[in-house]
Amino acid sequence: MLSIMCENYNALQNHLKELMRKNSDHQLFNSRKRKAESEDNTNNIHGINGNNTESISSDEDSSKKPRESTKGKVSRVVVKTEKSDNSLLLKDGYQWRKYGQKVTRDNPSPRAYFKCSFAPTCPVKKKVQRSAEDQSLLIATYEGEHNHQPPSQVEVSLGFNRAATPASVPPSPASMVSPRPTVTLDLIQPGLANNTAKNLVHEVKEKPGVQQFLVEQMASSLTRDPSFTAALAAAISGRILDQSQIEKW
DNA sequence: CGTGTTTGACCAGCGC
DNA sequence: GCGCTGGTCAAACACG
Repeated sequence: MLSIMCENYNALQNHLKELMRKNSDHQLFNSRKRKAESEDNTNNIHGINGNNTESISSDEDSSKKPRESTKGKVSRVVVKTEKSDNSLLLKDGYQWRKYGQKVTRDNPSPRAYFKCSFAPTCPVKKKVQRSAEDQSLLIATYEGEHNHQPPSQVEVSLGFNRAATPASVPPSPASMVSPRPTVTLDLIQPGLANNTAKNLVHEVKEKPGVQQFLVEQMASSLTRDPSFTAALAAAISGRILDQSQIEKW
């Protein structure tokens, strides 16, 4: 799994570099702030390969915008869906209540507004809109952080842990056929160079001790990321419903 | 009847 | 000040 993750990381980083280079010229024409914001959305869409994948990215630009910095952490999740699926519903492990829908200027697809309804005091909101470039891509923007456990984690803590931990389950051919989305991780992080990832792959293959250490390090860093835990919750909630696959595991 | 969704109206921020 | 735009509200509606 680590090897696959590192390979995917390399591919995504190269793709992102290429697209960022292309978009840097295009963004010179976007003088208006809202226009630039929409471009941020399209930038995050890129770098998605394969079917039924999600990409999670933390919105670092939000720290530069005073209005958004007061709202807390902002993150985006891109989900590839079936083209026949026209709904804006996104299963991410949390319970959402839709409170509005709007057609925005730069995208003919409507944008849906959701509030977290699992906890009455939870301030988290999310916006879901289809990509203007690829209608099969759903872009979810999360604002704020949950002040409660994800529903799926609550279920686990209550003893609903019959299924194995998704992170320890290798992708099976059956999961490729399943309509449930397969979650992949966008591991683009500053400071992690391209060749560093390659070295990691080599060391992991050669040294079991390094493998154990690396697994612990990655698990530690990933579980500290709320975006990752949200995606993991979505993966769990999606997989545990498919009892037939659980039996196969 | 309770809960969630839809959708037109309203409000605030921003650029000109 | 005006118009445009995104975000939110709330009444009407649908559904189990």
